[in-house]
Amino acid sequence: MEFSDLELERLKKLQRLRERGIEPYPARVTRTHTNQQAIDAFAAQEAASDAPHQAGGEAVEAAVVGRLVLVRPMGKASFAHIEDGTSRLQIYMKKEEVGEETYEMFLKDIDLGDFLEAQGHMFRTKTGEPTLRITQLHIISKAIQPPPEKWHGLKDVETRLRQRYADLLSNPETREVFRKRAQVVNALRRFLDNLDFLEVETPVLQPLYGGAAARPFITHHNQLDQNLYLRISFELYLKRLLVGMYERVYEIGRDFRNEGVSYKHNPEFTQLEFYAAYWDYKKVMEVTEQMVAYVAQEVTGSTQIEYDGKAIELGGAWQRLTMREAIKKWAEIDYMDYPTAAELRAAIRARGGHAPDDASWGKLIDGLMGDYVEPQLIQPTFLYDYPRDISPLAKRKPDDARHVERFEFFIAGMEMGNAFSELNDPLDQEERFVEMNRTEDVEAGDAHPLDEDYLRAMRYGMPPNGGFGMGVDRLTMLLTNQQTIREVILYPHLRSSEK
RNA sequence: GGGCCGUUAGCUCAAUCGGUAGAGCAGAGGCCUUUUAAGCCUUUGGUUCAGGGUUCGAGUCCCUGACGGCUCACCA
Repeated sequence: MEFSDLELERLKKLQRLRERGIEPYPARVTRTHTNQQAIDAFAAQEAASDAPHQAGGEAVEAAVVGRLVLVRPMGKASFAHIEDGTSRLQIYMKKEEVGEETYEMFLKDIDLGDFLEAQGHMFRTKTGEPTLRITQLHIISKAIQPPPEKWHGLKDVETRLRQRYADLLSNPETREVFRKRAQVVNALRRFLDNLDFLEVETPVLQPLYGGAAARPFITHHNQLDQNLYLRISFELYLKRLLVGMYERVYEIGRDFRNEGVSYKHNPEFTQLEFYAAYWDYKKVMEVTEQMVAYVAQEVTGSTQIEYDGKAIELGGAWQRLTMREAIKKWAEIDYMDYPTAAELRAAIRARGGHAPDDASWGKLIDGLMGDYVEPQLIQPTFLYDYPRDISPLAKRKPDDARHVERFEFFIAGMEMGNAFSELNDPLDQEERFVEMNRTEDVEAGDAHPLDEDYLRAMRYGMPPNGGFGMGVDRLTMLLTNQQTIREVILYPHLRSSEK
């Protein structure tokens, strides 16, 4: 990489520092307080005594570190702000107090973006800002590349995503999003752990893929000379564990789907799945409501959030609609009046809707749901009782051959998760797999391999259970008010810019 | 993958009808001892994404490509 003029200027400064015997990248630093601790300690000291600490020698003494983010030199004295992982802190230095050499170094050889160590005593400026009046200043890391604009930050979306470090260092809002993301994951764990779930890890590299309808990424193990797939879901591995007598298991991890990228799709994304023996989908609905409300409360301090300008209440009982009711309401079609794909397709087209030639009955219904219903579901809503032919892992409704005990839930017009009373009848399951392989278009890559080991596991006996899957990225979008998934993924997928 | 839009200084953005490519911040030099995006004076910095074309003349119009944004499709 070549150096720009601005970088060459900084390299000259680096050279000057070294010529004066100053190491710009020392191995060790002195730090007695984080910036926030220095501010808090000073405030506590002020609160405890009546005497104002106007540069008094007895005020809090601190050695702090951080990146230089703003500078205001004023002749023989200067103000600056340094920022560490906790806060910004103003520092103040007088030439006569830090010494001529240090003061010259600060003015001539230190730049915005450099990391500094500063020592001194706290005081409050006449405008009231807690400030460290320093007597010592050291450079602890020289930045060669200048930081983005100090006021506007880094705006260019492509640069922000390709150089996430630059985004993070210049945009505190970005840092906040990913702090909250960590809190979301922590809160989910806490919630499930409190319900006696066991957290487990299952293979990312799978010899067969399944548990969802998506095309996989394919990779290869060299020594075994075996093709492997990056998992598209955890479902089949987690349910095997119920056969193994764990009653409640969950996993939070990465799924990989070789599909299109959009504001709510990234090729790799974080999924939560849990399975609980002896629960059914109604019980899972209740737990879902509680879990999402709990996470919202923990992360944002409220169950009421604002997303994309809309107020959304995540607490309490959510709206519940069957798929059939919802489609009747918004698409004005009762799909039970059209029991074949051909009839339903004609009805949709008569209404001016979109209905692909090769779509099955269930897929047409799913399409109606996506086109007419999903955008309407701003407040949290359970849609339940899905068509059987698009739900090969869900248990049939006892008195209804065309529907299964499945729900998806939607918030802010976005599908957030999917759950069912899991199918635990091994013979029914085998039929579904075979049927799916017969009806799905092999050419389109929709056909899924038949997982015989999973069927064998089921034959040992699987307890009735309720299962659940949710996109953690999407939940994070919701709780951080981000309108695209790439704003809640640190390194989202982008096309390579290599030439 | 389709459609539409975009890409100008390190960063944030201008540039009328096709007529000398600008500003702020950052940088450099100078002044300034309580500032708050400090201020004041001077000043450097451009293959206008790349490559073709039209034209006396292209940041601007046309074509191709790269990358990005939005959107549609895809995503049981």
